[in-house]
Parts: sequence; structure tokens; C-alpha cells
Amino acid sequence: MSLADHVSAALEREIVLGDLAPGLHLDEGSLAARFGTSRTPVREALNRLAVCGLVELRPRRGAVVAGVSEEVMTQRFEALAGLEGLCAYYAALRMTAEERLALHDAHRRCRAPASAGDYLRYDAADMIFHRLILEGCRNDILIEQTLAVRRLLKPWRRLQFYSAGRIEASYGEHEAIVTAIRDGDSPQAERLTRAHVNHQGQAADRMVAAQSMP
Amino acid sequence: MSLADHVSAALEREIVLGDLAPGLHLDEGSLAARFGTSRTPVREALNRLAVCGLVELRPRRGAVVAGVSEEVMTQRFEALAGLEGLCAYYAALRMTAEERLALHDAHRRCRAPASAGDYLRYDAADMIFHRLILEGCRNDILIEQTLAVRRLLKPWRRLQFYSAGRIEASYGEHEAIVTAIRDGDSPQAERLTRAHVNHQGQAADRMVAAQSMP
DNA sequence: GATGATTTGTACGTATGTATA
DNA sequence: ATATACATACGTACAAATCAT
Repeated sequence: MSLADHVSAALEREIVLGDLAPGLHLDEGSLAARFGTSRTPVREALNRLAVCGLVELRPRRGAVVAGVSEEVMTQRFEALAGLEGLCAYYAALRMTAEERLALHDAHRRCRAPASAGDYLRYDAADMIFHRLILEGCRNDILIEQTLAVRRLLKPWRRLQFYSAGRIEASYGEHEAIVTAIRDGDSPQAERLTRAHVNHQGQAADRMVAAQSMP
Repeated sequence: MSLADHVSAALEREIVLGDLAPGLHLDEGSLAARFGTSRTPVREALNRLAVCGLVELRPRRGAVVAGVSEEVMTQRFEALAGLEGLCAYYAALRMTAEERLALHDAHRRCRAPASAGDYLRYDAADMIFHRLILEGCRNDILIEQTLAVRRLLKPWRRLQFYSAGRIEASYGEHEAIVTAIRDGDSPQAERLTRAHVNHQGQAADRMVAAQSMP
């Protein structure tokens, strides 16, 4: 792995996790010192991150961590809902019998954390559940695009579960999705999944609004 | 505009248009000589293109133009159909009255090239038509994602119009989409648009298959 | 399989443009 | 408003790895 790869991966992780606040000026010199490299690999990393939209690159003025307004977040959830819905549509058409069983199984494993109200474990089980649907769609570009938007929303996705009653609602929505996919009812699977992810966004929205109050 | 921007844009254009064949080795030194710069801006450009998936970057072995199999193309059209459908869905909900009129106007301007069988002019008018729908959805991320997939398909998109009867069919499909958006019937707009783009892909597929025959 | 040529990955110096006092 | 300080954009140099003979 080249130094540029390493720096790029490290910065991506910190930005996505929110360790590097939006608007923060990313100074090439300081970063180079921090990673113990010259400025060249740092520059390459910043270029790649700019393409992903994680940093903004202003010519002659350096790079800053890209800021995300609440409006942008709402739009991203809307796009994600559409994309995950599409994946569910094709998954309902193309999943093998084994995959449908595995999905049902993953759903069952959400039950215990849901009744216990265990945020972290439910979040983990929820991610596995959605990943199975993604992989069932048999379309690498669709998967890639969906994961890209999901990555951007990762810091906010977990917020939703702090919203009262969200976990129970989420679990119930999963149930209906599993049934639709089992029956191969692709339009229904798409509708339900789109609504499900939109609910996630609305719940996250509420938490952001609550946080910004003094 | 920095030199890296210029090199990046130029290479992107040539790759997307197919002037640089897939698998072609992109030599940093030669490119630098060609653009009259040092290798540094060329390296930055290659890094950016790699993130877009237009070139493959093999460590210590340089960059090659990324190849696209027919299967990948089919998947991309499928993803594009889903995305453009989503845009149409939200456009039907959110477009202003003026925008709906403008869309109708753009559709009218497809008529003459369609009856004349003028590929190039129809292609141009078609692009404007679809762009209006995109912009009407009021979701920058969705627009961005859609344009990204469209860029990847650009070289193949034009192929469809060489398929017999495709222009007439395309024009008819537009008609129905315009009506659905005018009436604010978002599910219908989405369904029709998705089918429309899927037809584009099938037509392009046929042409690729025809081309590969001896 | 070894050696030479080519090419990549990295470091660093310089000039130019931006921000600040 | 001018000048100063500073960070970026680009070029050049060199070492290490790959490839071609």
C-alpha cells in the first residue's frame, strides 16, 4: 500500500466519522508532519477525497473538510431511500432461495436487540440486514452507488435510533420487507424499503433538530 | 484552472468518448510531454480519474484505461433507469408550472428531428429533455449520482438511435412522461421513465451485439 | 535467470497567488 | 492600500520497483 493510500484512507475515516469537523482547514504541511511523509502523498490523498466530496479543494487556497447542511442531509436520505428501494426491487426478483432464508434469519437476529432496546447491537444487526438486500440485487453499480451515499450518511444514520420508538418501528418495517422479498413481490419490496429509509432520515432529522437546541 | 484540472478534464473526455481504448496503458511521462507539463499534474489527474473508475491504478505498475464488459454496461443502464425514474418521481411532485411548460416545449423540439430521422439532432434534443427532468427533482445528490452514471454510459447512449425504430419509440415514450409530470402523477412518471431508459439500454445492447459480429 | 532500461513513488525546492497586518 | 508572511501549485531529482532483452 502506498503512502498516499494510507493517508487517504485515514483521512476519509476521520472525516466520515466526524473527527475532523466540517470547515476545518486541512493544511498540507501539518498533515505531512502528522503522517511522517512529505507533502506529495498528502496532496494525492486530498485530491482523491475531493472527488468523493469529502473535502472541498479551492485552487490556491487549500482544502477544507466539506460541510453538510441539514438540507443536504435530507436530500441524501431521499436519494438513499430511492437507491435502497431499487436494490430491494431487484433483490425480490433475483435472490436465491438460500439468500431469502438468510435474509429472514438476519431479520430474526434483530429481534432480541429490538426488544431489549439495545441501540448498538440493533444498529449492527440492521446493517447486516440491509447489506444482504444490497447484495441480492446483482448489480454492482447499484450496490456501489448505494454504498457511496450510505458512507456519506454513516455518521447520521446511527442517530435515528435515539428517536423514541424508532427501533420498534424499524423492526416492524423490516418484517414487511422480508415478506415482500420472500414472495417475490418486487414493487411492494421497493415501496416498503423506500418508505423505511425515508423514516430513518426523518428520525435522524428530528435528532439533529433536537441537538441544535440549547 | 490548475494544470491538474485541465489534464484531468481532457483525459476524462477522451476516455468517455472512447478515443482512449480500454486497457491502454497511460504513461505518466508521455502524458506530461503531451500536455507540456511535469509529471506532477498528470499524477494528480490520474488519481482523480481512478476514483471515478475511468482508469485503473495498479501500484507500481501505472494506470490503464478501465475496460467495461457488456454485463457491466447492462447493469449501468439498469441503475441509470432507476435513478432517472427517481428524478422523474420527484420532478412530478416539485416542478414549477413554468418548468412543466418548459419540459413540454423541449419535448416539442424533439419532434422535427424524430420525423426526419436525424440522429444527432434528436440526441441533442433528447439530452436537453432529460436534463430538465433531472433539474426538476430538487435533489442535488440524486442529480449528481445520475449524471455520474450517465457520464459512464455516454459513449453507448448514442448507439441506441441506430437501432431501427428507436427514435420513434423514444419520442412516444417522452410524450407519456410529459403528460404524467404535467398531471403530477409521480408514480406513473417514475414507472414510465424507468421503462424508457431500460429501453435505451436494450437498444444499445442490440447494437453492441450487432457490432461484435464479423 | 540476470542485467539494463523504463517507470513509478517520494522528497524537496521554487515561484506565484492569497490572506493578513 | 501596501507590504509581509504563508500556503499552494508545479517542477525536478532520486531511489526503488517493474519490464524487456
